[in-house]
Amino acid sequence: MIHVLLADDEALIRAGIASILGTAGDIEVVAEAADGREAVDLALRHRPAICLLDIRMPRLDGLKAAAELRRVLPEVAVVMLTTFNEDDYVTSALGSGASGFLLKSGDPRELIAGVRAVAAGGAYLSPAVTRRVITRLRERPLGTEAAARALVDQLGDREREVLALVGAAMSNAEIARRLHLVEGTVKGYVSQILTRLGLRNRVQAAILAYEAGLVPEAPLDRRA
Amino acid sequence: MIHVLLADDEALIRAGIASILGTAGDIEVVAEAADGREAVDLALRHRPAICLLDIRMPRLDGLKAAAELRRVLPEVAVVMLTTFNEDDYVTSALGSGASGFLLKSGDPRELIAGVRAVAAGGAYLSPAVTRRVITRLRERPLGTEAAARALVDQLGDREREVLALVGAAMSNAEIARRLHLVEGTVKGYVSQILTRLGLRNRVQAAILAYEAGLVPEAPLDRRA
DNA sequence: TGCGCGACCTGACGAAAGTCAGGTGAGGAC
DNA sequence: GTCCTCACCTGACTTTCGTCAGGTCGCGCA
Repeated sequence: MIHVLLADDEALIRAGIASILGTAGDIEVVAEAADGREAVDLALRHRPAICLLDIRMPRLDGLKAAAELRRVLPEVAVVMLTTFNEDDYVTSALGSGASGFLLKSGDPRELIAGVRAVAAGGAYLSPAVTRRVITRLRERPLGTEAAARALVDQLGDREREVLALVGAAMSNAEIARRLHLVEGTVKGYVSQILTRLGLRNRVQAAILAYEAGLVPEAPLDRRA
Repeated sequence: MIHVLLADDEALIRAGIASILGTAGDIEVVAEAADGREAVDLALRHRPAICLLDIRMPRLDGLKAAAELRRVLPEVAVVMLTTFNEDDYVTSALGSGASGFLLKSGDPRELIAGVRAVAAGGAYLSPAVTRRVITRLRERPLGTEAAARALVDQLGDREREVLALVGAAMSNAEIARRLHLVEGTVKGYVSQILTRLGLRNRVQAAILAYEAGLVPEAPLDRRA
């Protein structure tokens, strides 16, 4: 039996969802909460396998509640349940550690499929959400990072370190300061990186670092 | 009733999958193929709603068959069905126009959920696949592009054009040649772009262009 | 008509980046 | 030992960038 906690500020919606989940046979709603804070409290008490959280809720919204749950109960899987198919929500939700993202506009069977998939340790996105994700993946294939890493692995430790800072859009002087080197040294490394990887200038190097996931801090940060 | 075409080179696996799909009640396997070429031929004859394709098949593999199907029968949805959870396959499959990616190691109910989701016009990824996708999304959130575009929209046409080429890792001289300008002019634009967007150097500009999806050609191309 | 404004273009000059030719020291092969 | 290699570091020199101050043209508007 999959134990589920259900959080939504509207009692009617909670009832509807609970009823749908009840028809599955292997899913049981063990607690219902009307806001995020209550959801966290009840989760601590009941230890469900899955928490279904609405995003828009009073006191503590679903995203914050998800983050809190991940912190205090890492073994609980969180599934966001919302009306809106917004990019920002999807990303924030997954960033908060959610394992699923379901739309209320979806098919009831989707709800059950999602709960089961997540209970089995997987992750589930609503088809409509998945479709956007697929679009994104075509732009930036999964293999990209692996390919970039393969290139980066040809470098020595110091070179990789320099490359990461180049990717953070730092100047040679800044990199030198950070690494306690002289500017000339950094230039030498950059030059070596370029020839070793067959790149033409530091812009390519930066993009590569970026793709390899090497960049330590926000490269578009406008500060000094 | 959802009509499905099933393609796999092993008859036993086809039988197993057909049997699982049969238990759903609303799904019917209308044709079975032992290779990609046969799958395309049978799809043309039977016009199923969904084609379930194994990736490893003789004559025409699943990926190529998917691309072919998309070409000759755009209204048919393709779902890849495979043993391997490989980055390359996932990306190629989605690139070939597949609407789903299921693992044979998955739960049988997942198979049914996937077929239904795709038949409903959605897209479905196996939970294990979805999990990798989520990891990727955290690195590069869906909102990133929108934010980058918002910045880029502050620019004039010419500036945006220059920015795109900066993102392609071109030098000012190269950009000038491409745009039939003098190098000094390009420098002026770059400088203006930097101040207008509050960036510090062309590396940041390049990353921004990259994130905004502005980059017209592969920036890591090592040619001239 | 003349004025201001914005988008587009340019050149000179100082400041970075990139190249090249080294110079150290640690470790492995013989 | 000595020779070789490789990772690490450096400074002089050339090329490329980025800034700044300015020029042209077209357009709205008083």
